[in-house]
Amino acid sequence: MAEARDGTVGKALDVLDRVAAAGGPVRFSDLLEDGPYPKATLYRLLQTLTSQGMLSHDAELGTYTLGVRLVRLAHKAWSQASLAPVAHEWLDRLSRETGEAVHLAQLDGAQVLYVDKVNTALRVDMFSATGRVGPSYCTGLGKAMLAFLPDAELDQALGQQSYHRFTDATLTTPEALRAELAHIREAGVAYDREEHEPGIICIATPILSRGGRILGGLSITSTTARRSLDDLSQLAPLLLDTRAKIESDIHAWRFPEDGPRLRTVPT
Amino acid sequence: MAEARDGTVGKALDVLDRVAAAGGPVRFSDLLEDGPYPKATLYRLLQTLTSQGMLSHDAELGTYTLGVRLVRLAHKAWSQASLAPVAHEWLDRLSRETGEAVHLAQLDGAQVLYVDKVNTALRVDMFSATGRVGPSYCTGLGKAMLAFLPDAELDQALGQQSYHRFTDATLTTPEALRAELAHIREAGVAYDREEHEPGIICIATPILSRGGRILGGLSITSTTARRSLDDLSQLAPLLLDTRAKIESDIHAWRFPEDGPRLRTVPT
DNA sequence: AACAAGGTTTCAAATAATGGAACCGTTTTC
DNA sequence: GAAAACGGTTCCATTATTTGAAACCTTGTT
Repeated sequence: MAEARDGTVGKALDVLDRVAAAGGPVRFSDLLEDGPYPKATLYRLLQTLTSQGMLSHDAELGTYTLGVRLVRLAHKAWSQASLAPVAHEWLDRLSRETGEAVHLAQLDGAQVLYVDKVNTALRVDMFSATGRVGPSYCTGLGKAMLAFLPDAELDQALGQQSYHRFTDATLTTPEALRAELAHIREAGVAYDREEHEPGIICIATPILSRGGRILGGLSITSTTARRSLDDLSQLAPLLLDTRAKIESDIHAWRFPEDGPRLRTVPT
Repeated sequence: MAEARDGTVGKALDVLDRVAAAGGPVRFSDLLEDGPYPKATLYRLLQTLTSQGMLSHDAELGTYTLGVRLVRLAHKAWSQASLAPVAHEWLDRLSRETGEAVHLAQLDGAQVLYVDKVNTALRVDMFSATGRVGPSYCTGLGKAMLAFLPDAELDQALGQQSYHRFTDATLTTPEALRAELAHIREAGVAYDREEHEPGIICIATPILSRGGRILGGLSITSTTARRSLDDLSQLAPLLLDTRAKIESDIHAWRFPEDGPRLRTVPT
């Protein structure tokens, strides 16, 4: 767990992360043991966060959990993000055309953060997928995004991977990964060859801004039971076409007719 | 917009809310105008929030938007909440049994916060519903929850309603609302008689803890085109049954076999 | 009855936040 | 083309908040 560096606010957010990391209701003493904060400090941070609705405190059990204000904020974050809401319709379409699950992700530090998932066949279980994080060195989406990261950021990201060997196909060294990323940069698409989970394969591509900045990634996921890698590669044109559509929409959205920005009036 | 009272952390979170309230990318100067913070202070708050990933700053456009860290945190918040994940399967079932949309909500201050939505027929568009807030004085869920609030909290909540007349059926005074709440307390279920939106009706019930504390609310929504209010009231037993199932699961979940709490080990 | 554990409060010292003003790079105006 | 306005960033002495050791409750335990 990274130490906070941004004064009181950083510490408060760090505590928030620690509550999130606990995976369930935590007691004061749990946080006290695991964290670097003295009793009184932690106590006040928790009080502040609770009074702000970022945490909720169960007085009966004496436990803290993440608060509802986060859900409200995240809803706004998602619906106001430039990528996810704009891309949603296109994901839907791509999923219908291919009959496969389609994922949209963004880089969150060195990790992959899934921001949308569409799957025609199965029941959509969106919140459980949206917000989930995964490793970037061994997923199609992760590699696709890493491949287009500026050198400095790539170096940093590569240094933060665990390189855990999930399967026999997992790339477990920065060197192997760098070589793979070079291929991806040329090809424009990345593959997950069962590197994260046996039987799960995917084809992915990054989504870039006009300026070449990496905004996110788009992938089509399948299983070895349904498709081969070659099969998947046939979907590349569809994938890249969808990517182009999304990039074009994003640009239109970000520079709406070059007019002055509308300000919403509080009601 | 409420002023912050919790020191620096409160101010930072207030700024976060202001960015959320803007409804899209905001520039520094927009926030400066609308908010009570002096230039330098606002600048540092934004820097801190950005460096913490709670905001993201688009250097090209000079705008701020809500950051991805929020989405990550909210995912955790939702999946660790005591109500939503536990209730989800039951909502699913209730929706299948009735063929109608089923909502799960919690009170967030004086507002209704939707935390889950299930709809068999239409495509599930979950993130767009989850996290959304609505008024409590003119929705079935809102009234169901208000009706079981302790006096002190109810007084506060009633004072914070807008009492805007959305439709002819909207209750527009605290007095009318109090009378309605008394009925609801007796009946155990609340109805939305097109009070918020013409053509939209619903039947709702609160979800309570063992101790009588209000945890959330559950509703079945329909349209006047499909069902009458009498029709809806036929569904009360199913609704109350589902409520009982959820309450029972919650209790089991919150006191897992009375054993010591498991601590997750960071990997 | 004494003890321990888990929380809460106090208070002087240490630290971080504050915000007016100056600064700097662009863009607009005259 | 000079000057002023704008939008954002940095400085720094002052001020207010945060800090955390220790004392103190409250509740459950030996």
